[in-house]
Amino acid sequence: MPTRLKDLAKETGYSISTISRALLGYKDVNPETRKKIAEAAQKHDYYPYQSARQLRAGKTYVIGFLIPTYGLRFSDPFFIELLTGIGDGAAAKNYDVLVGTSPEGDSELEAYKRIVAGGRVDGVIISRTKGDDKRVDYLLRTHTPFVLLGRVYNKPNVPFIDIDSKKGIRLLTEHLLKLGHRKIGFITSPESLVFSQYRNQGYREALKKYGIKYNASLVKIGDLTQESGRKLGMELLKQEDRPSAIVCANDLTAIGVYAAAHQLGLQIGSDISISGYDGISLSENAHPSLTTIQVPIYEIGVRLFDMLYKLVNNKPLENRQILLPPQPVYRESTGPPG
Amino acid sequence: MPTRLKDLAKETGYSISTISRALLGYKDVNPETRKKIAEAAQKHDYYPYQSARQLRAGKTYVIGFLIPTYGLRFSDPFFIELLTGIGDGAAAKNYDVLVGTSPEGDSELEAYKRIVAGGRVDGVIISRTKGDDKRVDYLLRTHTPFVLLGRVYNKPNVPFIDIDSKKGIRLLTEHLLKLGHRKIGFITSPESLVFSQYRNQGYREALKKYGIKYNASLVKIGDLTQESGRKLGMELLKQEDRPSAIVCANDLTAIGVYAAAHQLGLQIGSDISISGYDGISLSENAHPSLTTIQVPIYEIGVRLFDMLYKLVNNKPLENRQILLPPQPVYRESTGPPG
DNA sequence: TAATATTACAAAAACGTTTTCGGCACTTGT
DNA sequence: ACAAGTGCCGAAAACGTTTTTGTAATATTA
Repeated sequence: MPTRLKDLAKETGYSISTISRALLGYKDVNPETRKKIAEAAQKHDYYPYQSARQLRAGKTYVIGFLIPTYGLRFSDPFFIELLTGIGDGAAAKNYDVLVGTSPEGDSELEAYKRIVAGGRVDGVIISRTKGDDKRVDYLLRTHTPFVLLGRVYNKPNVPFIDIDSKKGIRLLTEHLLKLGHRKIGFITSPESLVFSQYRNQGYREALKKYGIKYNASLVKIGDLTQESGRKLGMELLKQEDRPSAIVCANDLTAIGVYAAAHQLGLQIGSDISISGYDGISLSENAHPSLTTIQVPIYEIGVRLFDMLYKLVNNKPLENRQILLPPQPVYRESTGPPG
Repeated sequence: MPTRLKDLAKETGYSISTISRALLGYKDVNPETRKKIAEAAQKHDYYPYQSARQLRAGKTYVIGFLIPTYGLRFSDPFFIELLTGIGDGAAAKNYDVLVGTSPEGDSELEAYKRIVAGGRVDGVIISRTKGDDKRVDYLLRTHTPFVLLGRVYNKPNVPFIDIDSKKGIRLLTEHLLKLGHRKIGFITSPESLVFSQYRNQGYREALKKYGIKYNASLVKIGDLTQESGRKLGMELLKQEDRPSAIVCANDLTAIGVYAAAHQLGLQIGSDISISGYDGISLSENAHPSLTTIQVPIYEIGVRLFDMLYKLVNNKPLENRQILLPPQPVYRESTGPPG
């Protein structure tokens, strides 16, 4: 039903190849002819049929992005902001974004295989990187272009964007220490994630700097969801001799801890100080507003696509590895111990 | 580099067509042959090349979903939950989801045209429907399968899922009226959106039932973002003789009003009652927890895909139009006027 | 004027898959 | 023993685009 080159050929009297070359801007076509063809294409709302274009070119003009999900009610706004950035970057270059959702685990690699080996995408963007990430191994092995949001171990040359989250968590923890906190809880993320390692280090470094011994009972491993923040926050706050501050691995976890604090009747910012990480727009409008690391999520999305675009099209990529400095934002959720 | 039928043919000694038919389960292939071929395919990690498959079949096995965005910091968790549902539904049927982001406006239709006329997708899911939605006109005209989240006017037969939001807002407003509120503000959404009309009606009906005159100065039109909720909430609450309750068009707006209330030192649930709409997970963990309409977003996403799947594959669709009853959840953010 | 260059178009091949068709080699039935 | 049927496989066409190559007709040059 939609217009194809064949139809335009019939309409204008030119051959299919001339139509195609006219529309693609080849030089050896009469300006008048080009004009007529352009008008016909306009009139009939012609858009090239992608499957054919892809088959011929060996390219899809599509990039893949798999959102890691935890359970059904998954809804980290982080990924919508990121996706918006990626999508806008892609749209500017006439690329599309194929989005998959996959629970982290064994099936995750399978999802990548399906879209990569099936030739559905020209490259992929990977987030929530693991230390020895199977996905990265696979993509390297199959020579598939990719960029990471986050780093991996022992792969010195892979392109990535990351925030220096060791420093980020260190700054937040030091901020709390400076305020006078000495018992600081930490709700971190699964050890398999690379950024967990960095964030854990940041936490330890800050404590060490202030001569405070690491206390395992103050550290909980969550899964970055609000629910996990609430649950683990509750565990920390119910301990006798509870911490006066809690550092969280992301904003969503922090909001979960808010709920726990409220439930226990604790005043956030005085009875209990809480910090997040990511700077989703929620952090700004939460009450009290959340101290966090402001990550330029949308911009990172745009830049991730731009890097991938260059890789896919063999353009030179000046900065293969980008480590952004953390931008702490100190707000109402952190204050001196009450 | 990836394995193709040609490679398997070379490896096994069979022809390309036999390989293909063996893998697709055609009956006229020797069981032993089939086994050998299956093993070779397994061994080489064969996945059919989509572009070729699509070209031959005239189908893409991809559906499109365009996320409407407002500005850069767009991050309504609603759409991630919805997308997760759609994505999981699609994955179960081996479909992929092409996601675009588009600011609402003229370019929005263009984005749809590009993916539809370009044959990038077999069908699309549309949200944030407008009364006379240009996108719907276009899809009808081009005979493209689609399903709506929301309704449109004067198109009696289009498939949709919607919540009865007239009733939803009416229930919430009546709840507030029953609690004793008489001055109830309303932050609604742009008039062009169909659900705005229904929600406005629900608000008016409830007032009428209680004999209260509609007061235009209590009604503001927002854009469903947190920021807009904060700004308009502030306007409403700064009026002399301010409302004692505010009904919001969605949860995000309500959270924005939270921020305004806090800024003015008002106690939510007593000084000012606030209700939302959608039931994103945030509403549960907000403090105080938010009275809202619990929309089963994830499940709706799954069902939307299932409907579209049937349309795309010409399977019978028993329920073309699904209007779900609203599920109010009364929580701490609403209480008697203080 | 004849040889050569330029312009403007068409023909055809290719991408990898699916599916229809035809046919060979057997087996079965009379 | 011959016709008809069955099992198994390969050949070939088709999907719509892009791109290389070919080739007339015209323009330019010696």
